[in-house]
Amino acid sequence: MPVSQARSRPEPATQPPPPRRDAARTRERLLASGRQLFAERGLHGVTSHDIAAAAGVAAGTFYLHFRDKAELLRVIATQTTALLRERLDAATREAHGSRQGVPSFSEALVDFAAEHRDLVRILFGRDSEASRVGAAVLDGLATSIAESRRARIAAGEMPASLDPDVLSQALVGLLARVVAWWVEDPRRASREALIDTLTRIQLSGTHPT
Amino acid sequence: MPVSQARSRPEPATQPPPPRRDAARTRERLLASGRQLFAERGLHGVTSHDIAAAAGVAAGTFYLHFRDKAELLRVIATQTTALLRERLDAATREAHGSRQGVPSFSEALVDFAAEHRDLVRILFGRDSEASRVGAAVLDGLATSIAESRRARIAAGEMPASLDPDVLSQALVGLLARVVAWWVEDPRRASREALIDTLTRIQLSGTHPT
Amino acid sequence: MPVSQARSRPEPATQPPPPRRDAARTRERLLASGRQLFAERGLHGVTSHDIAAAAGVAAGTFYLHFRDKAELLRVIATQTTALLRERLDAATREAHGSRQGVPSFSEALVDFAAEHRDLVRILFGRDSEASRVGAAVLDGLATSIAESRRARIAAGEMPASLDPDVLSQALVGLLARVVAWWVEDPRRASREALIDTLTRIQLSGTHPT
Amino acid sequence: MPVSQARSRPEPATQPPPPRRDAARTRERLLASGRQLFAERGLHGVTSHDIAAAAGVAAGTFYLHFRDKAELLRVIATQTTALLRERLDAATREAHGSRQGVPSFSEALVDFAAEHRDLVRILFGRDSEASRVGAAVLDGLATSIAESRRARIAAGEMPASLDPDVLSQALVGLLARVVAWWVEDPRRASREALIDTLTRIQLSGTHPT
DNA sequence: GATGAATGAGTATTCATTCAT
DNA sequence: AATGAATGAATACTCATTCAT
Repeated sequence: MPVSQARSRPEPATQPPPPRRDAARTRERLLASGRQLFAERGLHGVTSHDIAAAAGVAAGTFYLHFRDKAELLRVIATQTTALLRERLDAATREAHGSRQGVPSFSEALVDFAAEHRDLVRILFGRDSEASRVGAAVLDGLATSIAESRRARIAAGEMPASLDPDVLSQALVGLLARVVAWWVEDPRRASREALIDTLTRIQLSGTHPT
Repeated sequence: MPVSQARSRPEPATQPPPPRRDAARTRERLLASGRQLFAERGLHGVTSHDIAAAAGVAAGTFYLHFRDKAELLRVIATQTTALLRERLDAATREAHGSRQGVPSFSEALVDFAAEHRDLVRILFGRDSEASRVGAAVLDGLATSIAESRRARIAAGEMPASLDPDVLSQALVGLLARVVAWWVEDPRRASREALIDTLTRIQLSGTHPT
Repeated sequence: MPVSQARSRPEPATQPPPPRRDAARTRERLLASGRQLFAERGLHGVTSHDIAAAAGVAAGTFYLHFRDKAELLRVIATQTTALLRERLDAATREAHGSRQGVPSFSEALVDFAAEHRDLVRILFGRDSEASRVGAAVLDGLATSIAESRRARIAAGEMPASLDPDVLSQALVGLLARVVAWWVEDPRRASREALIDTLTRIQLSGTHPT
Repeated sequence: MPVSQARSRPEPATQPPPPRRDAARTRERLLASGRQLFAERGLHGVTSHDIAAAAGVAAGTFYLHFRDKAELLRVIATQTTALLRERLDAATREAHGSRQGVPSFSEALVDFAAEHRDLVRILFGRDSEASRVGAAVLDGLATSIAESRRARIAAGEMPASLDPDVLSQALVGLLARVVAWWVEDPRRASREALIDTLTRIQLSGTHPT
């Protein structure tokens, strides 16, 4: 009993003809295609036509949803950034300052990376334009690390032997690199080894012995 | 477009065709212009005409010395890489395995960065194409760090608590980031603070407490 | 109760297909937007989207009322042309051939310009496509001027010293230019000076001394 | 006895291979193609590819010689303008203020139009972009006419009955229109009739009876 | 070796127009 | 009638690379 058919009138309960004209859905498809292609080939390795084609729409449609290629990247990066910060903040908040903060942070970071490989490659990968935004995340992270460290030094909780700025850059570089390295091939290390190692390094670098 | 080069042709005993002083100088000027422009604007921000113009030669001359833009970058990166490895190896060798190795290494790295800011920006900066080569340096570095660490663990000189691969990536990311951050504006930290901090972090991360 | 403007055709009791108040209003809004935007930016400086947006309707609605952008222009130009001719004819008719014809004509022209600056800019301004229509008005004007002059020459009322075709083009060029120049900034000359000067020039050029 | 001679290779006395790589010649060909195509179809009716093709060069070559399409037009217009002014100035100068000035001026204008039909169509034709430059010529002309008239009125040589600004616009509009009309088809009037009519109109409009 | 004019494929972007809803 | 998302042809402009001189 063929169910097909249906033109002008009686629609089955299920909407079989996926509404082709759904702006939000199209935009989402473009974002998805952008995430994937940017992760694979970088901003310059991808044309707006590529993205449109991957999303299954015509070339012009791209510009109905984004001013230009850079804007698509900006949106992706901004969304990604927000998502990541949210995760990290939540992890840190839960541990509210206890020593548990570091393992939670590591765990949140690694889990984010595992779930959003493409986003990590875009953000922390090596594409100038893209990582200009990634850089902002890292800079933000570095700044907050540096500030918290300065506060602790002032409070006498920590020796002043390490320059807070240098240290924070170091941590941030370390995290980004490890995570970017890992997402290229998650078999390179187990989730646990990764979390454990990141945690130990941070503790050894940032806490007084 | 013939890509092949002389293949089975017997090469004369005499080494490469005696490079005209002029030709060598032109090539050198192109390399210098490339170093500067790539550092400033990245591979995609620079045209072959730009480089030729900066070197004071005609557009076509560029292709007399380099197959294409990518080759110029490759040559620059290779030279840079060799230079950096040489410095680092020398520093490590001098300290031959003593605990002095780490400070020497840090010092060599920082001094290299101070002398070759453009090269560091090209190698460790965030330009996809360019740092594909920079990545190779870092990968090489990471590999040798990982190997040496594995050897020490095997020899019982070090606990197996940290995954050698993760750790080596971490170190390499940390060094690259700190150095790249610093060359953007060397007033961000004094040479000494930089060396000291890098040294301490590496020691804390890599040595048993 | 519409006071339809009778022509010669007997209209059925029921007016044209009862134009929905809405449709007619939409069309009118599009015409108004078109007049304004074409006057400001020329045919090429305006998109069909611009016009629709200015009229407060969706892009597709434009094509419900006009076959394409050119048609909108054509309609505007035609209406404008008809309006202008009507005014000029009326002025000339009232003076029925008396010497008063010229001042009346000038006055009618200047007053039309004052009331319909946008239309004058579209018609006599310098936009290729648009003024192809304006050109038609002027050509028509020139033709009738040339004809009337030829008649007078034949009737011996005027010397044959001036080529009627050249003269009519001259008059038409003169009028269009002066009017277009004036509407750009009506403070450039008072209405009276304008009318007076135009009148004198026409008289001196077209009447025997 | 050919003196030529030359490089390493014996060149025939005549240079048969017309040097294909002559920048000046290419630029000239592009200008010529531009003049013709702009005159025929206006700025918007012509693509840079069209012009390049008409000049017998590749699309990219266009941009080797002109920044963009608008620049080509600007150059053409500027050259044309200069040429026209030169002719008109010369004609006026020769007659140095005598009543002969007007006929000389008319003659120069008509002869210029006869020789450079394309240029006249570009300058005085109805293409917005193009005639923005043409407009400048006319404005300049109008200004100088207005000034000279004002001087004469001040000197009591002429009645103040006609507004100098309106009058100058009128003259300029008249001349441009007549000339543009004529070049479309020079059979519309003989050179002499044209000159004669233009002269008489100007005299009647600008001189006291 | 060097020159620099020429090439032409590549790409981003616009916009008139259509059509399913 | 109206909507507005989608289309895709059109086009300006760039730039790596070639090659005759």
